[in-house]
Amino acid sequence: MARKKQYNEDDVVEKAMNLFWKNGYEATSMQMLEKEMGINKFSIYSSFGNKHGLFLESLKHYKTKVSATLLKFKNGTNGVEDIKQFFHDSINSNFKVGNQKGCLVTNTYNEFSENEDQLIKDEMTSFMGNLKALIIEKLQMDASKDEDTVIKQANYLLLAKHGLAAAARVNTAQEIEDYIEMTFKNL
Amino acid sequence: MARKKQYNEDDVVEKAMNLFWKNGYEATSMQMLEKEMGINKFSIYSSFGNKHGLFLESLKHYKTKVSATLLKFKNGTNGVEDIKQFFHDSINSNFKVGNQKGCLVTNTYNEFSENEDQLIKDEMTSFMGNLKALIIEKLQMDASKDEDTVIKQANYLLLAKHGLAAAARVNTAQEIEDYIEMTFKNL
DNA sequence: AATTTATCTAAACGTTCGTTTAGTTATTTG
DNA sequence: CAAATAACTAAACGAACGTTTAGATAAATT
Repeated sequence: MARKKQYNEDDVVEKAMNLFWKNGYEATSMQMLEKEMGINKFSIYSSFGNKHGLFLESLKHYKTKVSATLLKFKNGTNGVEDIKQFFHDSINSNFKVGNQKGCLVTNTYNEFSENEDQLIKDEMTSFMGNLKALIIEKLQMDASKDEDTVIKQANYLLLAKHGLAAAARVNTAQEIEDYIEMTFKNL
Repeated sequence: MARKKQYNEDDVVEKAMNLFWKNGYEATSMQMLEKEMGINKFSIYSSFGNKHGLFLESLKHYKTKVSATLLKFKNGTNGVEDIKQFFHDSINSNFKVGNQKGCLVTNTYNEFSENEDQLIKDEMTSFMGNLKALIIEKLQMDASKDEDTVIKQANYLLLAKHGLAAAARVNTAQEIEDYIEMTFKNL
């Protein structure tokens, strides 16, 4: 046969993901990706088809990366406290990664909200929908909450997570902690 | 002499502003601006220098557009209620404009946060700083709040406004109203 | 060791971007 | 009415984008 790939696809996807995460889709050029991933354009195209394909693969990689946090959230039995903990975990895991900014899914959701790329929008909507369902599930653990309150609080928390993601791009860790604390004060 | 301009600069800046508002800076091309403003590229460049200059003029135009709302907020004497009202006013004036999305300043702040364009970043930071100062001023009207609480609540509200701006891009008016209501519940 | 073939490098592709320039049109002034 | 000149149209600019292709390289098989 012939020579083998000199790179591991999972490794270079991780690097691509970090770059997309930091800059967004449009602002990340193939040239930047080449440099960050440490492989040639040809290799990128032969492995992932095109820039769009690489981005989808990066999103998939991101989801497996946050799956542990999501699973912990799913398995929680403490209602609102689980949601709050989930917010903390999301922020912490993002800060741990390095210089990343906010939540890749939320960032992508914002960047593509005016875009005609239905494939990506659908994936983001589905991700957000799952999150909302989980939040509702946790809120419903408090039997004293009527259905209307649950829905309103779920929307509130989803939007708060939006704010949180935006905040993670410019605010300090302490400000973000304070923000989460305030957000859950009245639930 | 010679012929006069067949367009009013303020009129075309307003149209440019709306397009920037809807799509952001990068995603708005000169070709789109030509079409939306109804004048030729040459005219745009002779009036505003370049795309960057046109954007700065659009931001200036936006600020005069929201100055009434801001002044009303500034002159309020009802503390937290003024802030809440300001949030409502901001959203309503944005919805009134048409298909615009969120707050142009916040959108710009987000789009340029990773950018090296210090001029625009400084202008956004200054705008945000003024807003924060006003919020602090209103919060301090409640004498029972200590300094630490005021700062924390101000940060919380600024981030909430971030979330609000992001929300305005994808949520319904009712959801946004509910979000504001929830946001102020615990202040 | 020779042959095969997938992976590599690097240059070029067509498009679109923001910007500029040459040439035409129209209005104001003498 | 004619000359002057600013505003117009439209074409072209170089640079950067995502993508493709041609040719060199190197490892696995015979």
